[in-house]
Amino acid sequence: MTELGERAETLLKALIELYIIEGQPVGSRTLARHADLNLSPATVRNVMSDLEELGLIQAPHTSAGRIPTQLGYRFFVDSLLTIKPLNVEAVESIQSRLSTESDPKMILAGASEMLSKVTHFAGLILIPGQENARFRQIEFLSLSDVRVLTILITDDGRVQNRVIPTDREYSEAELTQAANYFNEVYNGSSLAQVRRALLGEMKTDSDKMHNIMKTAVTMAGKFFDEEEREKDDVVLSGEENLLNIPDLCQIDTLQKLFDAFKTKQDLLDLLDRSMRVNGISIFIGEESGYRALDDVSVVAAPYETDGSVVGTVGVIGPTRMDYEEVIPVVDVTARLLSGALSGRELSDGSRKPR
Amino acid sequence: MTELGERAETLLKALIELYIIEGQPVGSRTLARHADLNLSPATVRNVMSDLEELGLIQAPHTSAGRIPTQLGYRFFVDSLLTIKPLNVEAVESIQSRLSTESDPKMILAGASEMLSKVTHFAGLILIPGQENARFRQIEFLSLSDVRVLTILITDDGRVQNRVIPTDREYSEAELTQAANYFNEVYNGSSLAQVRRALLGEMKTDSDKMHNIMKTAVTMAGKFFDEEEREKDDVVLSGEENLLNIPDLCQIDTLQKLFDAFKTKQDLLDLLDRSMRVNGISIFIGEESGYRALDDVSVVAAPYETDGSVVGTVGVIGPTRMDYEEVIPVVDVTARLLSGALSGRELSDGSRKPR
DNA sequence: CTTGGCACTCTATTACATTGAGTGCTATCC
DNA sequence: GGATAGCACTCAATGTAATAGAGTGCCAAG
Repeated sequence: MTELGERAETLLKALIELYIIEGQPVGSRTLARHADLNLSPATVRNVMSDLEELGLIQAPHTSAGRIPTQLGYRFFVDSLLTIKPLNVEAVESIQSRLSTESDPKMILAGASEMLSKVTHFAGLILIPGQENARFRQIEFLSLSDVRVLTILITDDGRVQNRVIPTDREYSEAELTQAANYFNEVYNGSSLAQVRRALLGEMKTDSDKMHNIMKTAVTMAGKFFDEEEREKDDVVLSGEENLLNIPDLCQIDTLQKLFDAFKTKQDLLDLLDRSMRVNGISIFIGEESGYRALDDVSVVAAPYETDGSVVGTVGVIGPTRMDYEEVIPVVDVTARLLSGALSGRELSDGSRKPR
Repeated sequence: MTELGERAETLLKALIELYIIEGQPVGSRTLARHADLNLSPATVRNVMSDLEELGLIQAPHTSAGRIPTQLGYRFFVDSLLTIKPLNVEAVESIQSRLSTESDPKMILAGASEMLSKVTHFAGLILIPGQENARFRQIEFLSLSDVRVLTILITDDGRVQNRVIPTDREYSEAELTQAANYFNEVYNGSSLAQVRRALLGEMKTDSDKMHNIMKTAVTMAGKFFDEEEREKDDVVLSGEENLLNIPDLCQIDTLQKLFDAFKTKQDLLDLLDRSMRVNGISIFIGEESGYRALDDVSVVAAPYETDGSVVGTVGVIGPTRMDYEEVIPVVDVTARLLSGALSGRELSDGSRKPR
């Protein structure tokens, strides 16, 4: 990118900050008065003209002020941000919320909720996939003739259950034995390992297997059948906050957005991408590549348990959001969450956005 | 209420049906042409004037047609409805959706989803409370030093789990014994019975109790602690459909509504009320008494398992909804749901992925 | 390079006239 | 006496024109 020059950068920064606050196109006079450069509106106009040529700002119509383009926001978050000092109260309320919960699922949901509460946008979180969790216990319970309730418990305290239709009736004893067998063999393995092992078992000629083994493999095989990240791995909160954002007042924009909130697939993809990136991800408007998210921005930060990244928390709000405030909030929430999950304290280095 | 006279009723009915279709105030000329009474607009005007005096219709302003009032809708659904024949396709798709699911929770969610899909409004369901379910099994698993994962399984195939913070560390053996004790004592009792028994136990002087018993009671006591109908007992679907209803285009109306969708408390109360009533409940606009629902109507029908009412399914949509179509859809869905939950037919064993 | 001046553009607002749908009232008809 | 045609009236919606104001682009002077 062409070098901008310090003055132009200062003005661009001031313009974006003003626009974020007011939501109105910023004119040369306002900008001149607000930036501390002691320039006349005419000079400012010249600079603005340059900035427009570079595609960083644009005018809605001839005789209006300028508003940032997507590119302008991008340049802003990449190079111009001055991260605001954190609101201590907000941090404390997040911290206290995360530390009072004991159920891990609740902690995760709490992080998303607190983000929505603090930013007044929507909070979202990609919860840790099961693959890395360790197998702890499985249980098969006969419900009626041909349905078996399967319960899987992992050592992170999550419980997953599913009703599995079977081709024949199984006795209680059979199921108990099968579960015992399974629990013994796979105790302590990661779910990924269990799945791999199961796939192997199922290819083996089943005649050679012990009956109990066969039952166990059949049941669990159906349970582990399809497993990938799914819908439930993304938890949203505070979606209703987005309804009174003036920038998102168009019904069809909201409709698209809420449709995406229902499916969650796009969100899942996006958060998954951001998990693989080091540090905070920011997707501005159409950058994310999903139609439904064209008119919003997403700020997301990965969080860890025991030193490895397992998921992402973030905020989804209007493109005209206060990045200087939202980014540190998301950042610190991710850290607090990591702390709450690992049971450790918050370290206090600061992280740079990508 | 004053007797209306057949002609007035016919006209009111025609007016409401027209208004439901068009969404525009209905004038005397239109109404005269549409109703098969062969009356002149002037005559119709006289009748409309009467109807207005009775509070059944109103004019948005002097020179506009008339629209039904809340009272008008009420009279309409009480006395004037001609239920439309059911859309066979819709019924079949509902039926097939309900019968392919095997997990009871999925069946319930499916009913709500199908209602939203068929009516293009939001579907909602009050799922059966736990109180009547029978206790099947409880399990205590130690997570870390002072947290115990408690899993409760009822014989309707539902699994509930909660992480319980404890005051001291419990060994695996202790917890297993406690669970065994509990399972033996309460096997087959209803959850209501279990709760009552627990309350009694906790009042007993704990010194006299066996250690194992004490552990069991402590754990389970915390689990059963707060239990009433909660948030999760109401399942919503298709909320996003309400975003493109022209009648609900006001942002603050939607905001109120989605706030209520988040809390769910009002919905829960409403559905609970409708459960205690025989037959279909219809709440038109402000009738429900909840501010958030002032601008919408709710149509709900109770459903049963094994002959007794356990919950309610319904639809929430604009007050100007096609009651003649929605009512039978809700009705038949409730019936199909009752059927799917009780008279469990043999499913064809095909398992729907994901 | 900066700045003041100036003509120009475009939106938003206001005022005013016009149109058309629909009403209420009354006199008339069967 | 109920139904109807006729008519004056009301009111939202639409269109037109004028005006004010914010802001721009450009040029010439500092």
